Amino acid sequence: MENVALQNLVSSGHVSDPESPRGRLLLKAARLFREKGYERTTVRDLAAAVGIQSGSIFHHFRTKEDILKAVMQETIQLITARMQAAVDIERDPVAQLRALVRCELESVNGETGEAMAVLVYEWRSLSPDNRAEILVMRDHYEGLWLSALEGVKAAGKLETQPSVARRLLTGALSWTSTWYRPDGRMTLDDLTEQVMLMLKLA
Amino acid sequence: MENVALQNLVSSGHVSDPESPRGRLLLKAARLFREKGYERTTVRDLAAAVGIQSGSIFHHFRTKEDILKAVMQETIQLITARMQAAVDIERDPVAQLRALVRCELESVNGETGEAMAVLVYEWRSLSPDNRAEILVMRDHYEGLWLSALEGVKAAGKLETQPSVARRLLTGALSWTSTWYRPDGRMTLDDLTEQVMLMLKLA
DNA sequence: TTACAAACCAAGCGCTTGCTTGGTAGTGTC
DNA sequence: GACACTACCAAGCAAGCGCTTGGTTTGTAA
Repeated sequence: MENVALQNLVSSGHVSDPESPRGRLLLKAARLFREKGYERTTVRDLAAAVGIQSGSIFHHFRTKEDILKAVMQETIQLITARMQAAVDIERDPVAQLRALVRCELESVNGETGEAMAVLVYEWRSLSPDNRAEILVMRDHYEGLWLSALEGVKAAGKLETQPSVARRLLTGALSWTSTWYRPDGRMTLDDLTEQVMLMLKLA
Repeated sequence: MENVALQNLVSSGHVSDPESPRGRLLLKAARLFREKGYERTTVRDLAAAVGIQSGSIFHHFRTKEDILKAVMQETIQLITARMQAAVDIERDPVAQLRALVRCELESVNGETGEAMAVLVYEWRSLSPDNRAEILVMRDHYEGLWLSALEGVKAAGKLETQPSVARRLLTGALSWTSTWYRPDGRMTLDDLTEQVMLMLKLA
């Protein structure tokens, strides 16, 4: 199911094939940007990670910043598609919210985790123009969250303002990447449950 | 009251006088590191911000990284003292928790906000040794949170594990610096209230 | 076999970076 | 009035940075 979503995005050209040189470079870039930060990562690091010369990078991307932008764009495309699919399955607002929490935790801590962290924490390294472009894409994603939260509020199960609740959750969930270990005792389902318990919505 | 805490720390040598060249440099450094990130901030930027030559920086600090470290150390000292004072006033666990939330929100979004953001988001730029040093200082700070949360749990008003709750709150609260505007409609008390509402502890 | 584009190499340019060096002005102390 | 100390300047070095250039290999399809 996840692969189908990915394949659709690949064949529609929104996300590059992870087998292609470009796709492989983006995967390595996400990991390095996450580990060392965008600024501390040099094009020589990137080139070494995929086994080419530093100059050859610029056959695939115009500038180093374009690599960062591409990582962010493709990540947003992927997780928005995932999120949409997750929310479409459920009808009950609380169940929708749980699905979103679970899905975002998976995005943050799963395979796309490195890229997600880059998306969240490296936006300062983008030029204003590029930043604006990414923000537009994020709006759709955030829309999914807001309508779910408004549903929960309408059901009388949320006291916080939906927009504030979303922002508090954004921080709480994305921060998990700094402490949560997927290979530890706590599963992603456990973690999801803890979040819902915090909201007293379990 | 706040100034007394600051003065104590200054006279004990734990925090440098904001009037001194060193102190002024640290203030500007915190702002620049926050705005542009540590890596994107050059020693020439720092020097220009306090009106001296770039080389003169190294009369006050051995390396650029030492500046980052000092910003973090002094910030931790300051907010721990504040936090301790806030928690000492209250007896009821929920009231203690509210005080901590309020205090951390103030640290994140008030005068020390820039330095706090640096503390939270720029630790990757520290060498492993320096990182370890900062982590030790953070443990005491986190201890205050944990005992308060355990108190709330013992009172039957918290279902999440205290350690998990703290981490979720860390993310939620520190993330406010990216979206909350102290000069907007919502006051810090309002924001504190929204957080407590999210936890259904208002 | 030829044609051609995609993928890459080897070399290095121009610039910025953190940091060093040797020296100077101002201030307080005995 | 000699000494010491803090705070700074002016100049620049060595290393590393993003990126360019001209040319070579490799895969594909006519």
